[in-house]
Amino acid sequence: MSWHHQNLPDYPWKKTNDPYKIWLSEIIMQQTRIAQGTPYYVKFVKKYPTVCSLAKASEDELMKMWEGLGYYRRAKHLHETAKYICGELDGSFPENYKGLIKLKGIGPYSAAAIASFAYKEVCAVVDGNVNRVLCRYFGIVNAIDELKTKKLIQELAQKLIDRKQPDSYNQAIMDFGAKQCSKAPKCKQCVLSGSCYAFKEEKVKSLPVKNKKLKVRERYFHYLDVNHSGKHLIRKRTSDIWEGLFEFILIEKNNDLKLSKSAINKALLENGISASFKLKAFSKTNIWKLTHQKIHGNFYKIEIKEKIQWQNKQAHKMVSLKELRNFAFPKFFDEYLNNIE
DNA sequence: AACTCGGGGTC
DNA sequence: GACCCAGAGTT
Repeated sequence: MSWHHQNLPDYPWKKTNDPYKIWLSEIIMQQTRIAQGTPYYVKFVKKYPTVCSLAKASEDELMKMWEGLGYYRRAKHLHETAKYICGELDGSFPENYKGLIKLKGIGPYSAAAIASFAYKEVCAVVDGNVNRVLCRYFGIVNAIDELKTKKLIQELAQKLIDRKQPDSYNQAIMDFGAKQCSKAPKCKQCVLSGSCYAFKEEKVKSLPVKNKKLKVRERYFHYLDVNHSGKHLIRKRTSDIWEGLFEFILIEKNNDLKLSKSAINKALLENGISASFKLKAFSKTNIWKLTHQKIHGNFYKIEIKEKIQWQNKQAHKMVSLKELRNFAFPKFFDEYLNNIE
């Protein structure tokens, strides 16, 4: 904490005791670097200064605000919780860990963070930073993604927390992990190196330990950019990755082979469109990498001249190029959308 | 316990 | 390319 006192960060959400803003910042920052999330926090607080203003936002508007930040389910849960707090709790957040953790999108870390920062409850946070610091300093060599180890670390953190200043302690250890005991730690100038297990045993680089290695799924997306009288056909994703975002008609296959005319026709029919079309352009495959998936993207520009006979239009919208950017799209679409003529 | 959910920075 | 980031929900 004395180290921290000399290295005080200047995050915008530290200037408030408003549980709403603290909550908002914690959700935005989950699995997100401070530098990436901060502009979103600033934007959100400005647009939605209270939990009820957030609750009243439309889902599409909220997703547009969240666009590009990733893990879009966070936005969905954020909205659900805002509506619950505004509608059922009269706009007030639960004032302790037990109450907070029951809310959608708030897990052990976020509940401890909000409880300590907003209400000074003695709840130790354990995030990626804390894991790193404690595993190195105390020589925890067990894998941190195992339940047993998680419990051990949580209990250890709870023993270490300063009971009079839980908020300052939590902030200090996270910032210590981020700036001092980082992936490339600055052990030569560290106030704790004298008693640090990893430093003494030269295991700084190998701690903490993780078991799981994720496998990357390869997927092949074929998108139909259907044009009719200057408008583009879009629809909202309702499951899978990018849930809640918009896209074109999607045909997923197990290869990059160009779709046949009959395959395109079939896809149009499945989307409720009965009309003749022309394939105006076809883009070469581009790759988009997610943590757990590798997306091969193919775009087909489809021109329909005649009036579209809709069998079923409930999920689809026809929007002009200018309107297109009012909807939230996966980052993956940026290159294509920016190059539409 | 295993799996799923993004986008981007760092090494 | 591998790993990780102010993790959480679902199966």
